[in-house]
Amino acid sequence: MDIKDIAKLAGVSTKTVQRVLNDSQHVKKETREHIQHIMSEHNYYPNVSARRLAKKKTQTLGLFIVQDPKKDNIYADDFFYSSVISQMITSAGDRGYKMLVTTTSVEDASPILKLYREKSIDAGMIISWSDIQETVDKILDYGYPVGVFDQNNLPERMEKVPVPELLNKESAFEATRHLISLGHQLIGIIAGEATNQAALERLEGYTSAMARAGLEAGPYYHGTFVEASGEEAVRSWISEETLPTAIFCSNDEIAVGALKALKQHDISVPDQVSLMGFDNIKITEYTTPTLSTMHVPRVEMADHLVEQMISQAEGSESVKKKYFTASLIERGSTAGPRRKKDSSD
Amino acid sequence: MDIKDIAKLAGVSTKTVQRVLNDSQHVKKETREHIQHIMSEHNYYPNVSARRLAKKKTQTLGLFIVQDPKKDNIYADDFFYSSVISQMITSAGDRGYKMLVTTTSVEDASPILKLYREKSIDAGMIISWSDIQETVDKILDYGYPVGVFDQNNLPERMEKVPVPELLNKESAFEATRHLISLGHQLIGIIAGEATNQAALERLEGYTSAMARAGLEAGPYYHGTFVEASGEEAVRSWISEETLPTAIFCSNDEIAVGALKALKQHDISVPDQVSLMGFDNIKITEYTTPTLSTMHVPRVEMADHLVEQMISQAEGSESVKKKYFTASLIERGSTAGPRRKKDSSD
DNA sequence: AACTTTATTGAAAGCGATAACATAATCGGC
DNA sequence: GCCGATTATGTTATCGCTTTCAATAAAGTT
Repeated sequence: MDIKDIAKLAGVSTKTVQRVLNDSQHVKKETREHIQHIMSEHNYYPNVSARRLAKKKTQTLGLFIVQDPKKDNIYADDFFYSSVISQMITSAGDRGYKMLVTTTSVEDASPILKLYREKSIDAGMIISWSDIQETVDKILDYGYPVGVFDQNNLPERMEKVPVPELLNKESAFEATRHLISLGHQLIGIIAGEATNQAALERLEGYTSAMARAGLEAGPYYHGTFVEASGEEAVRSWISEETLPTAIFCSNDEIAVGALKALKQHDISVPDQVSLMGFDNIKITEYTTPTLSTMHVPRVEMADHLVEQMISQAEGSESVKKKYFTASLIERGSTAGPRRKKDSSD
Repeated sequence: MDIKDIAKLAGVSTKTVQRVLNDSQHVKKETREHIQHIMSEHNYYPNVSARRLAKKKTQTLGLFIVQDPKKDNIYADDFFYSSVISQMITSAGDRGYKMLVTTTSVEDASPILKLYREKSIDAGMIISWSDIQETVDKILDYGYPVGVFDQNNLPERMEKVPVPELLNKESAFEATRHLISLGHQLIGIIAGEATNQAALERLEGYTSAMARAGLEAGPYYHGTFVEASGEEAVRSWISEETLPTAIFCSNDEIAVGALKALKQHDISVPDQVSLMGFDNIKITEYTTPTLSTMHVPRVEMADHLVEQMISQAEGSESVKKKYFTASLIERGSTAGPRRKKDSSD
């Protein structure tokens, strides 16, 4: 049952049938209705492959989830990106686009390029924990549209690559300001990797908030965005006896690690130490105490990226930059300094 | 740059080029290499849409994530299914299949059927929290291959629909046995919805383990697979003074709820009450104490389903049933009864 | 009523692969 | 050195939709 059959049955040309399919003008109302009737009666659906071939458009976006060699699973147990991914799929669907999802490794960009070249997708988006500048460059060299959802910024050729941007500095400022407003004076920070732009910006935000409040910067720990860093930071501060009364953790995983280490040393959160996270991943609601954090509007960011990619797929050249800000979520891990005195110090 | 251009450049017919593309026999080594050389030099990739049209196969699977009307997000923050989904994508990719992922509502099956009818996919899989018998039936009526990943069993026409099955009864037996072996005698169960086959089977497993050990069944709470049920169960038992020394929670979410309620009443886990979950979702590692649970091999189950669907897509009619068993994971929420006596009773 | 417009419809040539069928070249075996 | 059996290669129709260009019908103008 193809378009010709329908045309024959309706006593019109295929062109006319095609006109009603594409909901276009220039078809008499009666003709349209007649054809529509026949189509639904015979349960006709146009063949997508044929249409794609003729139109040279796929109405499909590619989503490339880059496997981090250091993690064994992909986004499976990642609390941040899973909601991003699900939103992207929904956003694309809402706009009439299909989403082809693939998992790939960082080293080999060829499976990604293949999808573009064999015309399986009109545009693609990369979600990654690692540096993918090289892959992005290759895609751009071929002239295909690509966007990135990543918290590590891509410094080069950004003007062509949509990347929803979080105002890390402003958001970290706000997080720190919250701790300050609770009355803390000695506030430390556990920062993420120095190669990561977001980590640096969050550090800046902290620094400027402290400066603005006339406070001296507290102890600083240079770690990475993982639990272990939080644990290490706390342990080293305890052994050096420089543990502050409040800690701004550059992301929630670090905060979870810090919380673990504090518990092990029987230091109460938030009574003795307040903990502030960043990202608002799901587990922050399950720890004891629950973690105060900065909510990153990742759903909105994902939606915006999809929108950008579709408009590029449809020919637009411009990239509309949009900036997002994280919002404060107060939970159980932050309070004023030294509410109780259970132990020494 | 299409197959004709390559053929012309290589001085052969398109058929010959097509032969080397499809890696087929009957091509002289020199010819093959010559053609391959030209292809890579000109960066040629066969157009997938054209191939699909001609072959009438898409080499693509559909993944339908059915939105639960009761939950606001899709699989985003679902700890169980996110790893299933990611594994499915990877498994399909490993077998040379693409994965088209869509989110849909339960009420309207038409977007799913559309994908089949317009020939966007060869086979599909449904992930759902709700009952989807109707949708599955419709798909089967049209004769398309469909598989399901769901913990609610589908009683009808199962012989045609691959569904990786967990041996719930056996696994629940094992969970209960674990509590018994720790020395507990008074063991309660918080069960999931009675309409859910998995919930019933887990209940059976519990019952038979108790019987086998010569123990009387403990208090029973009929709830649903959500945190709130765990909380309610514990509260009602406390007020009735029937709180057992160990509780088998039919899934981890219930266990998390139970843990919350116990904490609120200052009842120590596992010192006063042991808690056993089921599923092994990620948060079980983040609660205090961490939750003992039964690990459901969902990654293996997902892989098996994908394998089944691909073989159906390629013409196989038979459904190979495979059964999976959950395995015990001991964490911090289970211990022998009454190790300490902190409070009364 | 003759003449523009404008709205509807159609014929046929692609789009870029696949595949059935036919044909030419090569290779042993005796 | 001839013949059947393989092995290589080519011709061409087809998959089902889109699209350019042209043609016809209906409606509006003065």
